[in-house]
Amino acid sequence: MRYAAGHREETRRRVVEVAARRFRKDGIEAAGVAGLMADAGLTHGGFYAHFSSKEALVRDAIVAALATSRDHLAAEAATARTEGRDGLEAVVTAYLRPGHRDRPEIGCAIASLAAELARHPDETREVLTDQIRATVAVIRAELPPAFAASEADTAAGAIFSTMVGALQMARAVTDPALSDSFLSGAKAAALAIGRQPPR
Amino acid sequence: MRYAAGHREETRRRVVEVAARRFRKDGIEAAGVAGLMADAGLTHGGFYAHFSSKEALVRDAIVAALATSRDHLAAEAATARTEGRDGLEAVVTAYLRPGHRDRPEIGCAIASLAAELARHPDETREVLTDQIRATVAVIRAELPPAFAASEADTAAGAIFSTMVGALQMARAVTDPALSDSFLSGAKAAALAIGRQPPR
DNA sequence: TGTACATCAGTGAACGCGCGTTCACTGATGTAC
DNA sequence: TGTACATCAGTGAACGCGCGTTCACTGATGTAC
Repeated sequence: MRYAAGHREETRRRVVEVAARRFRKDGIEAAGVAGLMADAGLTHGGFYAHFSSKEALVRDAIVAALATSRDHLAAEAATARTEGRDGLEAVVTAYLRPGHRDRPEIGCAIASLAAELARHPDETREVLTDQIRATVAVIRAELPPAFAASEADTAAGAIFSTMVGALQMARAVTDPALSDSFLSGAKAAALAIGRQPPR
Repeated sequence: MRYAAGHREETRRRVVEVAARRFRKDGIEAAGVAGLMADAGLTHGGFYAHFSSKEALVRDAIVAALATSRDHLAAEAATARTEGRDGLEAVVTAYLRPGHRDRPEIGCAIASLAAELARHPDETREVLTDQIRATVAVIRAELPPAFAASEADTAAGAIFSTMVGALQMARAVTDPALSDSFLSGAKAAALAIGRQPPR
């Protein structure tokens, strides 16, 4: 069958989309190529016409997943600012909301996959490094001007660390009250870090 | 061959020890039963004489790994206190030191495995929940008395979240300077959180 | 206008391999007679 | 003291299964003549 122009690109895009969800939901190792292709409505044989390896798909999926959730975060901040609310508080609240904890498949890929990706090849970790920098930059943009440039990077990194760690803890734990307390505790801590530079 | 009394228990202990290392180093899914047994100097067939399933070993390995690293943290704090130094600072410094980042196989299993364990059965997550509570309690014990009881739990949880997130980020990233800045940024932030309760 | 052929996204069988788990067996030692 | 047997930690072949990857093939459409 011959296909409409852009069909191939659309298929590839769909596979990346499926992978970005499944990797976050089940982990990269647990999401097999055949299953991903089936989810995209295809058979597994065609995979290598689109990607040179599963690892190449992993890199594309990281970029796709993180671009989306970072844009979401930036949009939350922008909306808050136009409404006269604090941009940082909007980011932190959005990241640490129970809905994010409960839906990893559409959430932050760094929280779901950082530990697993730390064991992947350098080429993949470099892609992840860029994404982490870009995500930290979104937080940094919401810090008050009292922060000097270098302080702002470090503080934004610490805020992001706090949010990532808390989200994982909130997901790992079986006690709902404990889970909630990780989210609310991290929210207060993240805002305190962002309020002003250390004396 | 007949074996000395306690031989069986010693073998089991060795397998748990090997698993605690390999799970932290390679991830649980990537560490197979046959490989673990080979590392322990055995063949894979005997595994089920010691454990009812790989998942049962996972639970034992979580407990073993976290008991060790928690004791290490508590000992650092105790030493610091007897020397007139701040216990919290000792804990945070020990956790966020580059040596911990660089040797996940003997480090905190929560940082290495929390995201993966969040996808495991409830029985395993309950074991992990207990371990997380116990680890947070070590941090909480080093907070100043200005913290009320409930505040102390939440603050200790936030400090732990910050450290876990930062350690993972420091491990994931390929740029050494960025990696170091996650560690030092989280250290400053964790100490700030622990300095006094929010107003 | 009609036929032959090129294109190419997608198909599905097959590759070697490692997974978790089961099970009949081994063989050195301790115990019973 | 010597022989027969029970014990049991550990062995290794085998189970069905899914993994990532390769490859000869399909078949609907567009193009060339």
